[in-house]
Amino acid sequence: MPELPEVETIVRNLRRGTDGAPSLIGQTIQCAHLLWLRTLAEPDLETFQAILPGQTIQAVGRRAKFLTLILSESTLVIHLRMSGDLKMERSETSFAKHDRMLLEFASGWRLSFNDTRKFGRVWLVNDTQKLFSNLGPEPDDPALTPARFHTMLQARKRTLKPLLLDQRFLAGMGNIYTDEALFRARIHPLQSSETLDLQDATRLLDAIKLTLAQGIEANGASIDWVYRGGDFQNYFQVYQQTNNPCPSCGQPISKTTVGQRGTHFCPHCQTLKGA
DNA sequence: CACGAGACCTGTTCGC
DNA sequence: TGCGAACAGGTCTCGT
Repeated sequence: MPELPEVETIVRNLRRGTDGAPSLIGQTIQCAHLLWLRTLAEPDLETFQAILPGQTIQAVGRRAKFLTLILSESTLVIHLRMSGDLKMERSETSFAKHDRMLLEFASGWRLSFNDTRKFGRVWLVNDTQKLFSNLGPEPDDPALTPARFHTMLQARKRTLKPLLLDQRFLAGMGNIYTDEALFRARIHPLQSSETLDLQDATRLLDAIKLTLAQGIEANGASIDWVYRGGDFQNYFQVYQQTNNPCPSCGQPISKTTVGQRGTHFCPHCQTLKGA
């Protein structure tokens, strides 16, 4: 569920500490619990539980939708996938229904990884290189200029929406922010990537950056029964707005399936170019 | 290489 | 009311 802005929000909250909870940084791990085996991708459970105790969290970061906890001697990488969430709680709190992995700290606090759908994964590695080697650029990478983005789009001949969701092409976009960014750029989700000219590519890159920045500013989106405190859902222009009037032209928003993902767009404002 | 289908999971909402 | 189907913010793997 979480996309770049939601992950970034979680990272910032863990770094800063929130309503009574201390920062994750500086916490020393006493032990780790694993309640669902498959949540741990690497290494095996015994190694995982043997290596963690005594290590201190030095930094909390993000790459694409991965969270990174830099420890004294290794790095703990977490991907929340569709339903994962991370929070600090007191150690005496009982485990919650969908807790999958927990780190107990010497301070009397604990980090819980709760993940209803069990898609989330955790890796404990010495080097994140391998894990991150196939990721595309961060949307706010200064090296990602409009010209460079245009070249990347030209180099593929792929339907735009699935391409933007492909983390090897661009890191961090998910279903919500892709629909919102395509609408903002007035580009049809089925448009083929190589048909975009430099002007289209520039508009799209701007739209992506703006949409993500707005998402972060709003602390992410909270929808369905998964609430994370953000309110970007109040700013959706097309996502989950099926049949509602387009904020720009008033025509009803359409919903279709593209690349097996629900896709929202305005058929009047986002026309298929050259078709 | 591009694309679609199927897996992995649980919970909620929709349609009859 | 009840029950199955469809769907949900992600990604991987396989087959064409």
